[in-house]
Amino acid sequence: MITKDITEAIQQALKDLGVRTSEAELTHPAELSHGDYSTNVALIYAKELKMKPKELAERLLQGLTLNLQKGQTFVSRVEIAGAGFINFYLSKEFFANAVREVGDDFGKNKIRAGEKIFFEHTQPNPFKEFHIGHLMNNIIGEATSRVLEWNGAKLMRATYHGDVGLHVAKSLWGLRRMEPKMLDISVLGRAYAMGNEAYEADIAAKQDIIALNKALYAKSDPKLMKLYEEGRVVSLEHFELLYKKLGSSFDIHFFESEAGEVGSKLVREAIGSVFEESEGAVVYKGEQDGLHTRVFLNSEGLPTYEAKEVGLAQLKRKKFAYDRSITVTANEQNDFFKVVEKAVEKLFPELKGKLQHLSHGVLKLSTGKMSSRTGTIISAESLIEQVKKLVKAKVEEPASAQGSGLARREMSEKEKEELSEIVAIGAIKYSILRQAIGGDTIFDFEKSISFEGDSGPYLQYSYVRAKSVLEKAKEVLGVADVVDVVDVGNVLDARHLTHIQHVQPTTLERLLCRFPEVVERAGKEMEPHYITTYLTGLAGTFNSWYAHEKIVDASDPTSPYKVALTSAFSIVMKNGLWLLGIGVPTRM
RNA sequence: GCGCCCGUAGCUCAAAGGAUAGAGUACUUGGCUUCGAACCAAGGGGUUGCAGGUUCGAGUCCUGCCGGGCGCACCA
Repeated sequence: MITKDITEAIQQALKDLGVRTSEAELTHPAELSHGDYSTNVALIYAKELKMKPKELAERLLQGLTLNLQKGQTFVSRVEIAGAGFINFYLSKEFFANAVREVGDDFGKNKIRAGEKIFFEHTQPNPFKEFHIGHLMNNIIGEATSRVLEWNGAKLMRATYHGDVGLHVAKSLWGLRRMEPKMLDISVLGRAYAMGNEAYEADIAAKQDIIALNKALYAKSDPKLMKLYEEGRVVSLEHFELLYKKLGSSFDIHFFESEAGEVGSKLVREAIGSVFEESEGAVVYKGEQDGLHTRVFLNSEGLPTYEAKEVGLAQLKRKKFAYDRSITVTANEQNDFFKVVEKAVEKLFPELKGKLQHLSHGVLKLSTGKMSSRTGTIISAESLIEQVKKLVKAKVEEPASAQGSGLARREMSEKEKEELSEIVAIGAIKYSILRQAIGGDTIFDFEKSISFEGDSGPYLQYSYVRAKSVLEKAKEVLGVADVVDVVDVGNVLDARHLTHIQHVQPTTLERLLCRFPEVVERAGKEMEPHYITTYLTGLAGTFNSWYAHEKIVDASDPTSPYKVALTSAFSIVMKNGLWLLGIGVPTRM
């Protein structure tokens, strides 16, 4: 490992100068012109050795150069810069070897090998709309879980559906009023809106709905249960279609109905130990942990979301002996989860330290907060459709309006349709995954969905372009399979060594090598946006390089190497986009 | 009121205590007879909310203030 070699060389050099604790930090400088690796040890240890940082750096440099030569590493140059940083530049040979390593599994690591994770995300409620908040959760959840898997973890993916509760009673109340001939997702949405409105405005209706809710939990009314089952199935089928469209799948589906039953029992049994009765309800006093009190069973004796979460914890631990259980939700539930996790840990002490709440920001419209009350709620499906329409218009632009209409003009209507969906979903996913998950995403229909620059389509386009170049290379260079035949090492061996020495490694190679580290960091911090940021920088580098280099050229002896670089780029881009859950088109 | 989170370019966001705080967008220009122009190149744009402190070094850590978001008993 190159980092190990360099770090050890630094540590040895420090030791030789009499430094006792030789911790050596080796990082990539933010600025690529400052080299491939950098260490700040001269700044850190200057005080201890009573030297100026630059003076220490000079002394270290001498030792370092010797140590590195001994180890036959691929460092071409070591320099002192700035306040006393020591910068390392890797050689052409190093990159040539590294690029050869790029394959389908490039980016995977074993940091979390053996770790079993229960990973829950996407908690939509049957009878209600799958709105853009659920969409955001699903996109973040899917990307994060893929990243964790590439870090070696074994995952059990779960979704959790709120199939009982007041919201369902509201919908059923609405359905009884509407008496629709046929149930579909839009009817359910309207029924909920009707019930919700009545609940707020009409006291008699409110009481009806509360009674319905109770009957629902008790399963006491066969006719009601029939309507309920029908609506539940319609909702769940709709969710499945969306999951398929979004490319996310689950190993297990949990339901609040089952979690509620299990949770009620557990909470009731623990009254007096973990929970206590208060004002007719059963609560957990969070004040003992510096938190606040929450209701687990309401005064009707029904389980609240809290008790359901207790039941869910039980269902999960029975299902899978996990090392860690991660639940992804929006950050408005942060304090809720703090209290519930404490209560769950008291009930099941062996879960202590294993429960983790991963929270993200909310999806906001530029016009204001999404709200079902003001009617500004937007379903995931309608958002996808709206963006898809914009993409389709772009796809159907006449060739003359664009520099490259040819590939797309030849597309059938079906291909255009499929392409529009891949690009639209990619654009939406990108706009959410481009930033740290904790922050809110501002969604502006007019501006936010841009297909240029910092966007999903930019990455997809770069990939398609690279693939197109590779196709050309097959024809012109007479290569059957570019990836197999173009052997970077052989190409380099065939050239004069003096020539190699004059060729500087390009930014493209330097960035390509960093992909595995990026995946590792994204996994450690559970932040997929590191991958997004990296891919965007990489695509920019590739596009710029592309604009300045003729890649496929039979008369150019370095052409195969450039083709190999292009191939490596396309693989990294494909792998990175897969981790984000963004599809790659073949043409666009 | 209490708790948690957040204030970075006009806008949307990056930045592992490090070097000249970076991208995209918008604006102004230039570039398709060429491997795909959903692209590339160039330019201006900043007291990182304010005030102290810690550190060789602070957008990042600590304290106080200002501004915003979320949560705080029978919704999920």
